[in-house]
Amino acid sequence: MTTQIFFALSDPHRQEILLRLARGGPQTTLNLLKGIGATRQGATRHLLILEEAGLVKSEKRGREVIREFNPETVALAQQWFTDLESAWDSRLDRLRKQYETK
Amino acid sequence: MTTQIFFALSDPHRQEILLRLARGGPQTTLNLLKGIGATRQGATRHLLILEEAGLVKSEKRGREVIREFNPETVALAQQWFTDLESAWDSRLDRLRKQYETK
DNA sequence: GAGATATGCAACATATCGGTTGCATATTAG
DNA sequence: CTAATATGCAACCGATATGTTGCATATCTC
Repeated sequence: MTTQIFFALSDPHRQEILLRLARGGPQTTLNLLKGIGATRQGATRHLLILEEAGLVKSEKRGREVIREFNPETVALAQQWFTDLESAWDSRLDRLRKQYETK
Repeated sequence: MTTQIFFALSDPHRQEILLRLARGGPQTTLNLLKGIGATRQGATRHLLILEEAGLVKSEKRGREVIREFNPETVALAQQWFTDLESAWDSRLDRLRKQYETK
C-alpha cells in the first residue's frame, strides 16, 4: 500500500506536480503541464500514477478533468515513517535497559 | 535527493529489510536474507539501493559486511511531507482570509 | 453544424528494474 | 595449506517505466 505511495513520489515530475496541486489548488491537466518539461500524455500518465496511489483525486467537469490534492493519503506515508522510527527507538530502549541492569 | 529515498522505499522487500535493520540492529547480508524470498544477489542489490539512498550505512568487518540503519535520512523524507502539508495549509489559510475580507 | 479545445486510447522505442546464474576474490577456521 | 564462508562482479532475461506519436472522442463556442 505504502509502496505505491512511495513509488508515486520517486519521480521529480510527480513531486513537482503534487506540490503545485497542494499550492495552487484544483487544476486541469493542461495547466499542470505548464512549467514541466513533458508532453500532455506524459503529464497525464504521472497524474494517473499519483491518482492510483491516492495522492490525487480527479473529477470530470464538462470536457475537462480537474485534479485535486488529497491530503489524507499523506498521513499513511507519514505513519510508515513513524512506525520505522518507533521500531528504531524501541531497540535503543531495549539496549539501554540491558545496559542498566548489568 | 528525496526521489532516491522514496524510490528505495517503493519496494516491499526493501521496506522489510529496512524495518528489520531498525528493529534488529546491525546485521550481515546473509542474516537479512533469511525470511525474505530472494537470492543473496537479490538482497545485495536491495541493500545497495537502500545505501545509495542513505537509509543504510555499511561497514566492512573482516570478510563480512555489516549493514546498519541510518535514522538521519528518514528526517529528510519526513521534511518533504512537512513541506507538502505546509504548502497545502497555507493555501487553505489564504482562502479563508480571502473569504473573511469579503 | 463547424471549428477549436480537452482529453482518452493504443502502439511503439528505449531504459531501467528485479531477479537469477556462474565465476572470481577475500577472509576465516581447521 | 586447505576447505568453508561471505562477498563482489558481470552477463543475461523478462517485466515494467518513461516518454513519444498518431488517431479517436467528447465538449464547448460561435
